[in-house]
Amino acid sequence: MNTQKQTVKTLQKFGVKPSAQRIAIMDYMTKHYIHPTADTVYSGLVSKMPTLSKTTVYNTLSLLAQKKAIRELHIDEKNVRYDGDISQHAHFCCKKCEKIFDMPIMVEFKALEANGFVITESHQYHWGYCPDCNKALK
Amino acid sequence: MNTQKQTVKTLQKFGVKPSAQRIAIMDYMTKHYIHPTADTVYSGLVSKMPTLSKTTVYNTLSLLAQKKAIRELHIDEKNVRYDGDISQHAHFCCKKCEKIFDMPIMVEFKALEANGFVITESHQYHWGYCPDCNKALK
DNA sequence: CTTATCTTTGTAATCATTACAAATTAGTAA
DNA sequence: TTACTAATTTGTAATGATTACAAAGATAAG
Repeated sequence: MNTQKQTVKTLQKFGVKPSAQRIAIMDYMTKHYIHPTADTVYSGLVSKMPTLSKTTVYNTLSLLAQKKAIRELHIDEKNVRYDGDISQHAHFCCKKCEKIFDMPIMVEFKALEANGFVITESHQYHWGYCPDCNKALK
Repeated sequence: MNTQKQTVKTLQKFGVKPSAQRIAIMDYMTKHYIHPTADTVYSGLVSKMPTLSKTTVYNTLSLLAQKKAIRELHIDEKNVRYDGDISQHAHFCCKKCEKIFDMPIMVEFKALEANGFVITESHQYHWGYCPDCNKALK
């Protein structure tokens, strides 16, 4: 459904000049809502694109996040993770299995511009135990 | 006002056995609400406690966070930061000057225990431009 | 005092991420 | 096409925060 052409359009919409690598990476991100690390993205693409460099993956994910085509998550203390789903939602990280789950936003964000702060991005992170791990703990 | 004895009591309240190093570090955290990194804490203490090891600072901050005597912040992508103020509040990181500010939480978090998730900790992070940097940008 | 346990220390690794310069690709104009 | 310029990609080598680990030191109980 997400043809290459649509991905090109998406990139352009966010002000990112398309290239084979950028298309592949953006495409991966919109098809894998798994909050992958740069390394995971690289592993998922390198077989189809053998010349792909890890540096390019790092740079491109960073660029896409800066252009707000994807989101950069800091819920995992070990690695930066990226989310191709840019709709408003919170994240949950299980302290046992370390899986990351999407969560509804419970708190509405309101810019505090009155105080002179300009908020361009807000994240809500939760930690705890996911249903499976919680069950296993009992 | 925060005597050594009070710090000992605080540590005990959170289930942390007091020691000279732990008291010094906890004391520092309750007196410096500056969201310091482990390195900053080390630098702030080593002159008064010359044998202090950086490893101890890392381990102790981690322990204190695990026991919920302090909070571990992941709003700064480069370093883990710690907050001695454990009252409910959000954080803001200026993308220009990289200073970290406290922010009010706008709504209470509610655990999603109904779905089987057990939330033990929630953080709300904002990024953008602080009043000073915002003014300077214009 | 002795033994067992807990804590601290210092050094050496780890490893995700970044810096950098060379190589490649794309874009443009003649 | 060709030549020139700019943007992108690549691979390797650093960076630097954090952790692993084992030895040394402190503490508590008997």
